[in-house]
Amino acid sequence: MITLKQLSYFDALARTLHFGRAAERAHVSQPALSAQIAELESRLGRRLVERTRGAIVLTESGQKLLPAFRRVLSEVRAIEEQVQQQSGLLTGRMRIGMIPTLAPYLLPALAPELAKRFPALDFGVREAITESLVEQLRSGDLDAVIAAMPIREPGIAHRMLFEDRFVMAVSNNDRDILDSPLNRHRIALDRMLLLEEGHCLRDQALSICQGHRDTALVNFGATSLTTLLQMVAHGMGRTLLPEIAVSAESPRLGDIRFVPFSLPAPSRQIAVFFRSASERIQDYEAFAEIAAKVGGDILDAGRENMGLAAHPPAADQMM
Amino acid sequence: MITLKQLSYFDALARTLHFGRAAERAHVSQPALSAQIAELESRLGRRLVERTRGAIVLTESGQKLLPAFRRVLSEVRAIEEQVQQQSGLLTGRMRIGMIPTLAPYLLPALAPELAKRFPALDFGVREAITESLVEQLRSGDLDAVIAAMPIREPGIAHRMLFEDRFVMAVSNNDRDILDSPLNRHRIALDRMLLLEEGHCLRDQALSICQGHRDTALVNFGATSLTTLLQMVAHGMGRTLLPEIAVSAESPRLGDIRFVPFSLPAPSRQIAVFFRSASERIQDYEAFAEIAAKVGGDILDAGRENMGLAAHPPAADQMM
DNA sequence: TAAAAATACTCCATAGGTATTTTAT
DNA sequence: ATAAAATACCTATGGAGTATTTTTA
Repeated sequence: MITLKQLSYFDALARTLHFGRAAERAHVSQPALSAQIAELESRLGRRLVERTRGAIVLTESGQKLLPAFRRVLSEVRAIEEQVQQQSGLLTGRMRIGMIPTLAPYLLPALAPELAKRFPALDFGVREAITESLVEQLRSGDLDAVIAAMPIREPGIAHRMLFEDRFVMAVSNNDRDILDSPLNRHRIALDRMLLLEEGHCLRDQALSICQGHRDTALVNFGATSLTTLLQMVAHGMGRTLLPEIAVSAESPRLGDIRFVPFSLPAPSRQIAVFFRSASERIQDYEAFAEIAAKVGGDILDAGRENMGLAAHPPAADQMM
Repeated sequence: MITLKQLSYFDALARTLHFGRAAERAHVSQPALSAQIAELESRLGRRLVERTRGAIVLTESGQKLLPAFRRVLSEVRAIEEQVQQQSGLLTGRMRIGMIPTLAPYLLPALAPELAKRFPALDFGVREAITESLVEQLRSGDLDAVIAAMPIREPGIAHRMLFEDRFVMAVSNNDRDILDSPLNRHRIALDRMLLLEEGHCLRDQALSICQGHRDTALVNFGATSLTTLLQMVAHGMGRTLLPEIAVSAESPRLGDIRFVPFSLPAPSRQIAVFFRSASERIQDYEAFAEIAAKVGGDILDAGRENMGLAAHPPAADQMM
């Protein structure tokens, strides 16, 4: 029997008309997608795509079958949604903490998704720096915290959500930065704009960059990434920006380029943290699943726009 | 993502309301089906069946989701059918030979299926004993032969189709035969009714049975299984009957019981044979796939009626 | 000659099997 | 007590990964 995986890979292929990009979209390697398409073709006994060097083209059969495939896929998705909505899980109150360099980018997509899939959940979000969040988590003022790994505290467990790579944000007038991907090593601290103290992102940036602290514009410690980028746009320096922020921030400003790193790029690992003694671990698992999906989708969408490299299926390197 | 396999297993479970019988229907073992159902429930985050000792019962969710599941499954089946119908494979003329102890039971289901799935195929069927079929296959008068394994001829290849077990057909007055499953060994040749010489089934029956040839009713060598069963019904003896014939023959006669063997039961291996040098091997593969499915379905349906043991996923013993 | 898909290969996760235990009536 | 489902355990296949080759505009 044909499989839903084959159908969804073919759907991706039909959208992109390109094996490599379809594989990206499906979060698998190109040979894996090729193999599944080949298997599907063999099961059906017909070619579905004409392989050409330039733009791939669907065969007549492929075009004819595509709507039926999509109908099946969307029905299955509808089933899964329907079920998760009526899910009795995740009821009651949940207080969520998030770091400021994440909240403005994740929350707009996460909140509606939570509301849709857990209508019985009464959730509130508080934004603060990691140190404060951890304290509130321990004291019980917060139930879950979304922040960057690692947080090493006894009694605090976590669930990994997604990897958020950094890109370099530079002014168009900044002649020192090349257009080709940056090497992750030997990034100069010179003219680097940083957030104010307490933000984990500031520390991450410092540990990635090399040079004397006083060459960085440390005194301009900004309070938000938006501010930081305004400064970059006005030629005051450069900054390291988490990829999840790119899509949301880029429309607001004109004179900035985002330069990616060659892989493996420096990144922060975003996770959800909770008290390991809690009785609601199940709930946090469900919550984490959705947060991971929402975050991944934002990153994917951002890369689609910016033409950056794809999200790796599973990478574990830290910074 | 949920899988079509999970949906089809659940469909089987909903039909039978019994894990063991659902597994039979799906041609897998009971633990395998249990695992897939459990996986489906876990993916959806809800129980779908209430496990009780007696008749299993679908949960509310299970009942609500079942129609959606079936809709997906039937759409997928429709896709596969649609594709196979327009398949360009299997055109032209194909002359098929079949042994007489198989043709009357397989052909009524096979012919319409072939016509449906390969409308461009012009096929004809000839019925004869194995020896004659092989000769015609070698000479080119036939393209494919469906018969019992083994046929050891240079230049003749085969594709296994299905295993056809034997059952013992006895008159209700026959006091020597128990109602419990027969042991496959030490079947007496006494009072055994046989086909006339040349039929491979006669030789298979003889090799299964033990005793002096002259104690068998060898002189009454019948020309068809139908005749043989009429003789059984009239108390003239017993006979070994291939399972594929049971469903078709049993309605015609009253006073007969079919007694199965304990597993592994004696059986004949039905295969399709063709010239290995042929350029149409691909066609024979496609043909074999359909013939195997049709044969398996007949056996399954027969067992459902008779309450016999299930078709094993893959067994290779001979006789 | 370069980009893109196919191939080669290795490895691990999954699904399936058999044998057995647990459970519920 | 007994039928039925779950569990344990093992094996094998398939699907995914990386590295490489082949193909074709």
